[in-house]
Amino acid sequence: MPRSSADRKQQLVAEFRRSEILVAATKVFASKGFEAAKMAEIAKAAKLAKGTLYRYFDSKDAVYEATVRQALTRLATLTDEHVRREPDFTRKLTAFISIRIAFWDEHQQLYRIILSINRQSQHRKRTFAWLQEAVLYLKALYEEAATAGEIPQQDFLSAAWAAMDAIRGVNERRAFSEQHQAADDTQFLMSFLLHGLCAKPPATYL
Amino acid sequence: MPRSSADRKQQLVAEFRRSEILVAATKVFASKGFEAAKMAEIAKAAKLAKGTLYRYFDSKDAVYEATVRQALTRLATLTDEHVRREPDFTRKLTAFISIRIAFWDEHQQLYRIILSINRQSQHRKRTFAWLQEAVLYLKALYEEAATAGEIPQQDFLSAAWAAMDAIRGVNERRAFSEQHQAADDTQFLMSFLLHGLCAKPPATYL
Amino acid sequence: MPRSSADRKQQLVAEFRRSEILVAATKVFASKGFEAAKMAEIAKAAKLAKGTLYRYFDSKDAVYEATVRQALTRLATLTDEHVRREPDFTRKLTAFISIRIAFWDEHQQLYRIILSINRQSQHRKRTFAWLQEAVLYLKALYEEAATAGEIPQQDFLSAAWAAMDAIRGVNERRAFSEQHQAADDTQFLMSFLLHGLCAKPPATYL
Amino acid sequence: MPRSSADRKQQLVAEFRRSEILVAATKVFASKGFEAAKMAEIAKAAKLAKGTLYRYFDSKDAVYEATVRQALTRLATLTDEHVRREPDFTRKLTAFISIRIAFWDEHQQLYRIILSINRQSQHRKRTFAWLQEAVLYLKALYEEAATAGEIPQQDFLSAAWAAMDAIRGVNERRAFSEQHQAADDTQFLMSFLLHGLCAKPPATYL
DNA sequence: TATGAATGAGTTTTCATTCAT
DNA sequence: AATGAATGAAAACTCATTCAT
Repeated sequence: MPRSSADRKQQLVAEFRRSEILVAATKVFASKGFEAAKMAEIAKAAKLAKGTLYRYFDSKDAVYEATVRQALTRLATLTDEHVRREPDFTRKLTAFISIRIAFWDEHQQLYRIILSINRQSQHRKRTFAWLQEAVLYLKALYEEAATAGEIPQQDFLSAAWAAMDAIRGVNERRAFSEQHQAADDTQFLMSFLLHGLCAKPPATYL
Repeated sequence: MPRSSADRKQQLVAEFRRSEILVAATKVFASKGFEAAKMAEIAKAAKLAKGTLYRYFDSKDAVYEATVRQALTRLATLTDEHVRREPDFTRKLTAFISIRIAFWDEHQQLYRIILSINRQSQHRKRTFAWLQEAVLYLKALYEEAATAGEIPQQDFLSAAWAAMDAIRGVNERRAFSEQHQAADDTQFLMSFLLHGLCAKPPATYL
Repeated sequence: MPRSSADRKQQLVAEFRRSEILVAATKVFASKGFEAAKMAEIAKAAKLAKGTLYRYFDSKDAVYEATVRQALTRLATLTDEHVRREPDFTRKLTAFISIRIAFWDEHQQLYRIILSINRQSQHRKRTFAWLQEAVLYLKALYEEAATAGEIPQQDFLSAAWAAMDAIRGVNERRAFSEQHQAADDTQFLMSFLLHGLCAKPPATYL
Repeated sequence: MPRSSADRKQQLVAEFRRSEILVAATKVFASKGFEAAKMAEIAKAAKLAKGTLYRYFDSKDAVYEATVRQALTRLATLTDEHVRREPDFTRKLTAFISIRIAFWDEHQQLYRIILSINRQSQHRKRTFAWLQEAVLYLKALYEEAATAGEIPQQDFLSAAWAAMDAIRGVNERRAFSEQHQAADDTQFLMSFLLHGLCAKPPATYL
């Protein structure tokens, strides 16, 4: 059926345009932030006219949302693929950390976008929700480990948030300065998340 | 000399005006964020005319910068006062954490401002520098503790950043949702920073 | 000649498309007005693509003009059919009025379009010309009646305009509120146009 | 009190600016219609910057509303002043008609504005309400005359609308062509409204 | 001939900043 | 020094029209 075939082709082209726009938007949002990013600039980066953007997205906000969601979806998929492969908790946690550091190393721009937690309350809630997905994933990892007796029972939600905070911090500093190396950072975080400052070994472990 | 005396008086009045503006700006920036905060509103809150603001600050950005700096200075001072009093590392760290969590409860507005400082790429470097002050303070605390044999030698800079990240995360969640309690959060963070997940006590401590 | 035959067929198809577009345009212009009516919507209503519209009309304005002309032509034809049937002036005038009031009830959309023709200064002259056709028709009616001795000689052009104004007013109010009834309105206008405020038939007519 | 005096001066200046803007807006709305009138053009006509307009009016719509209301208020006042002076119904009606024709003769631009009944339904209702004020005034005139026995009882509301319609028509034609003279028009309308097509004064008036 | 994706000029409105008083 | 009226650049979004397929 030529009709259906033409339709599918159209759809693919549209899909492609959308993703092209997202690529352009990622660059612009990343280097300017949401407010300072102008639709005109995104259009120019995508080599399209301003109006064309609005054929594919309803508003600037919709472009932003799609951009971030795309980044997070990719990261979540990648994380799961790697974590799933590892046999025990320590290795899984290492994978979780290192993939999230390596990812942002290669996609710094995407990361910069997600960092902008702080614009408007509407965006804050959205960002919080987005981060929460990763936190819950990590929490599940912890619980699994606890069940397996690898770590003691504790407040895993708080622990997961703290881990995410620390990873976020590392990534921020990697994004905005040029100091650390991925390997070192992963190793440090692993050790830190597992044992903290080791002030004194807690009684239960003696 | 009457001249010099008048000048000093002028200066004091100017200083006073500046701080009054900052009080007003704090309220407005905290509740609206940078972009949504209007100079007109800050002026109104300071009971001044819009134009008068520009006699004391060069631009909206300058007002913002001064507002954040003031908030950070107060927090730093307060932190130091409390930490200094404590006798040993564990207590000092607890003080550091709890003061930074409690500060939020009492100075929500200031805290919201501090949280919002990574808004735009132009501000990010500034933000990094500001946060670094606190990190270095904490690192010094760690080194002191190591010297005193309270904790083992390690990468204290990274550890300090990780601690700051975790504290920031807790405060963010406190600021933008209404979930945790200060006491619990402090206790959790203390334990987490000191011992992590306690996967297995590291060999060196056995 | 097959050529000529094909050409004629082409022309008929084109004619048909034009009238289909006009049907759609009438609906859209009537319910939205000129500015708010979008070419895309007209196209959709005509089950055509936007671009196709431009094969049959040069511009949005051309579509509008054709739409109005069509409406007026239909009304003029209808009026003439009914007026022609009546034997004397009073009945002819009644027919003129009632058909123009009834027309609204049956062709609300067309009528709304006719009402909306003074939209912009660019259109005003056109509007004036369009209305004038009906006025001249009515004036002819008056002159005929005068020749037949049914009404006294007077400024029939002004009188025809005044009648048209009153009819237009009634229809406007019918179109944009829901107050009057066709029968009442026709009767009132007849009486008013014939005798003015002295509602009783003047002595000379008794 | 210098304060109060300065304030009043400010207020007068503001009042003056508003009216200057209205003068400019009247010109632009009149020659272009609502949609085609651009805020930029109104600003230019008022010799102000675009933004300044928004100090005095909230929106384009607000400017439009104020412009029309001003025109109608002036006309209503003027009408009442003249009508009030006249001793009997015929003279009052003549005054009503002639003032409304003369007014638009001198303020054609204002008139053109009010004619644009037909833009959007929101404007239509407003326009209807505006016109209704004059209609009710005229209706009261009729009722007074009926009470005084000058004209017979009848549907005065419809009659008032019809009169307004006819006056509007005359004014429209005066505004958009150059045919009639005020004196003639007034006289014709008087006669037409009183006696309709039976140009001779009806018996009851002999 | 028909399509509908692409275009970009054009519009209202906001607000940091300036400057005459 | 203080004021606040005036400014105008800037930005998101719309839609009539064009044109490659």
